[in-house]
Amino acid sequence: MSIMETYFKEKFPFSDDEIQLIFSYFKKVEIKKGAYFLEAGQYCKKIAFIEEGAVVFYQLIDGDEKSCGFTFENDWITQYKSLIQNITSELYIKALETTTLMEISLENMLELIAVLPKAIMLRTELAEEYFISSAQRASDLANLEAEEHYYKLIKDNPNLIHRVPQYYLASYLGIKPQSLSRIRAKS
Amino acid sequence: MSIMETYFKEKFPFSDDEIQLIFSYFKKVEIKKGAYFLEAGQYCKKIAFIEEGAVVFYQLIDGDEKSCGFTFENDWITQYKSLIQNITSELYIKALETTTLMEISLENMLELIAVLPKAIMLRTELAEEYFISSAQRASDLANLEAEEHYYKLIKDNPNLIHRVPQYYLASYLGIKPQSLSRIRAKS
DNA sequence: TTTCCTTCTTAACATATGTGAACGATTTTC
DNA sequence: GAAAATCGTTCACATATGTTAAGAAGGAAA
Repeated sequence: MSIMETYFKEKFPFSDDEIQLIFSYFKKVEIKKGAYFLEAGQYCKKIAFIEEGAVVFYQLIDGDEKSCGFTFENDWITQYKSLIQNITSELYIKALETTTLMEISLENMLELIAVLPKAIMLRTELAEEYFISSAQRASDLANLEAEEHYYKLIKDNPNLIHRVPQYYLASYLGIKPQSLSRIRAKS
Repeated sequence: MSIMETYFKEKFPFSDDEIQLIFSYFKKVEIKKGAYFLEAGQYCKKIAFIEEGAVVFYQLIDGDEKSCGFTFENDWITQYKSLIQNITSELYIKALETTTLMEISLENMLELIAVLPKAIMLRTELAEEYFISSAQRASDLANLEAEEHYYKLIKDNPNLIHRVPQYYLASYLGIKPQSLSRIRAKS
């Protein structure tokens, strides 16, 4: 059983036949470390499930890469704002490791939902997950000091320590890499 | 024509009959300045459109009211996370002014969608609006200095200057009221 | 291995924000 | 209207983060 299949059976109440139908709309894609799932300026017209690997979301501001999120295996990626508003993305989505994806185009997703209305769950799941995590990040950025924020972050997602460069972590926390180094040096 | 009616006709492709049907599921509610639309610990089971007035979303942290958003007339309010996950809210939603709402219970919303499937647009609209605004807030908190953030905020929504107490604005910006005073004193 | 390049760390100093307290100004309550 | 409470401002000092620069550590490529 594939990784995505296991995920689906745990998460959603689809029958085996429905899962097979759903899977027929996806295709497997591999992106090498450092390659892009999406680049700024492009229209995002796809959604993908990470079977293996990790990606970073970032924005290019004054020449610096400012991260706004990370996603690892067993989770979804897309640039939701670009996808739903049909506008160009301001974000890059880049592979931090060689990453295996199950990808579906927006077009195919809509077709799938037309054939199997229950599949709208996937889209809803995605929207809600994105909303809740970004609301949490905003709250943490406003209410926690960088140090608390850092320890909360790596406690909630230990992957971040070893699988994400520190300069991305720093920008995600809203601080400079030197400041993150200083925080880490304390302990 | 009511305020909500004008909003609907501009925003959504519903017919007059559909709008009448939709409106029959809403009821008009007034909350006085300082009263709550929702309090922390409660389950949020409703969605409302503000016809007139203003509300603040805030969290109580160490005795301080930390704002995470403001909504004015012609916009929607709900505690989306509590609503969709059926958990108690961590947020208070309080009227900053005497506020007139058009309210619909979640139950009625689901019934409405069952009767008029197109009405799912309302829910999607809400989710997307919340997601995009909270992603933008997180980005601004991480990437802007307090001063830039403040001027961007009041430029994007001039209502905030005169209709929101400064201590809420300050906590929304992730700073203390004294720091906001200092920033304002510069100009 | 050696070299090169990127990332991480450290340091000194500059700047921004936090803290605690006091004072007026405004609003609310009686 | 008077008293009380709330809110906004200012100040001096403490702390956190930014800036600039240099060097160490680590990984990638020859």
